Amino acid sequence: MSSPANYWLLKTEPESYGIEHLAAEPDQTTCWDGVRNYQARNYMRDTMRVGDLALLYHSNAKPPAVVGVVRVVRAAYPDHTALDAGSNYYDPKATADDPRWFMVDVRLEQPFARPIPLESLRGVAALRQMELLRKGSRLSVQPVRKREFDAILKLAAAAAKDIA
DNA sequence: GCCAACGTTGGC
DNA sequence: GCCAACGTTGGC
Repeated sequence: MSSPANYWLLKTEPESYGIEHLAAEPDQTTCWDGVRNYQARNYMRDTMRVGDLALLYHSNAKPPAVVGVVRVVRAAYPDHTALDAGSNYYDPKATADDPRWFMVDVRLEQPFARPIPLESLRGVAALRQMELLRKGSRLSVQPVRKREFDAILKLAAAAAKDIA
């Protein structure tokens, strides 16, 4: 059996690209382009593996919330938007030989029936150390502990039950 | 819109 | 290598 998967959290602004966009993609799969922070890039490039699961988080949303789970379906490869002068993510220092920025492909695994607002994550014992809840946390690609991932799935399942 | 926190840049 | 200035993130 292969070693256990890693868990992550991916941030996105729903106005530019949210879970609704991902759900509408062919095979509900997209390349996670536009990451322009070195620490986030390193996580994607060096540690993220095919099969890993990630919480999908909507920042700058009302309310900010975890909205679902995605699965990594392709390991890191060069982010071509860095080479595209017409792209918002263009980086003049990136070249084909030295791509500088990387992306992975993710597929929608599980949209939550009800988003789990940031507010309702605070105070959950299992999430006390969670990076997302740290003051000033800005990383758009964050590692998540298994117990944190599980705790949030549990909250999502409970919220879904409330609707049913 | 405010502003705290953070990352990057560039002069020295 | 230091650090001030600046730009960005993102909750509120």
